[in-house]
Amino acid sequence: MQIVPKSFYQSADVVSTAKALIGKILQTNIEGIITSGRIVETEAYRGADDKGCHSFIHGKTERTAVMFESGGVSYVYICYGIHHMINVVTNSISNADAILIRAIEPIEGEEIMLARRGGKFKNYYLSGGPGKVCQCLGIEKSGNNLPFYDHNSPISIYDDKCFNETIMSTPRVGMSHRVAEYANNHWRFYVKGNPYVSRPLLLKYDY
DNA sequence: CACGGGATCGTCT
DNA sequence: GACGATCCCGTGT
Repeated sequence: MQIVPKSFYQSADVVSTAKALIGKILQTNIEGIITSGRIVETEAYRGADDKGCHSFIHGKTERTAVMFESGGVSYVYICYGIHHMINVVTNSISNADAILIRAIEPIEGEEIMLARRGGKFKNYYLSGGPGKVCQCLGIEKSGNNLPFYDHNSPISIYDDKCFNETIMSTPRVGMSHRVAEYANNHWRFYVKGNPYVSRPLLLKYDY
């Protein structure tokens, strides 16, 4: 498997990159424990003008600073005080775009994922949802600001040239109550019919 | 399956 | 001091 090069993350079109990220393989090496999964759901967040994007809402703060870095590194933050969320930072330096990884389909170490999740979950109950993804892969706050394009990084992304499935798009999750003209944009992507895709909104569109 | 509430705390105003 | 780019469990149909 080939690692995805840094150049992939430099695109100025975060929406296209979010779609292109579908089907790639996210792997973590947490103190020697390897787990991986196919990325089956993503969401694009655009720093320039997107009222749902942290870097647009808050500007450059201690937390969001990593979003302003050159594309190809991770942005991990905590939501609701409990859940970790991992994003792929894209675009060139100071253009603060990011892609939220919302669901993976386990490839390596499913037993480890089950143990980390603390239950016998199947399908999207195991890894469909951004908090679940981080739990499965053992990603915590220390996973912030790490490169995806380096074999030796604890978090890396690989290409799978055999991947060839239908990609669907919908509005993003958790935006509806926000005052945002971008709330209705189809900036969420997922693999059609994949059982690991998170449940919200899916049934409305995937038929 | 739909809906609602509670958990829980880092981050920003 | 308020609020989440969530998850899980309980209740009702």
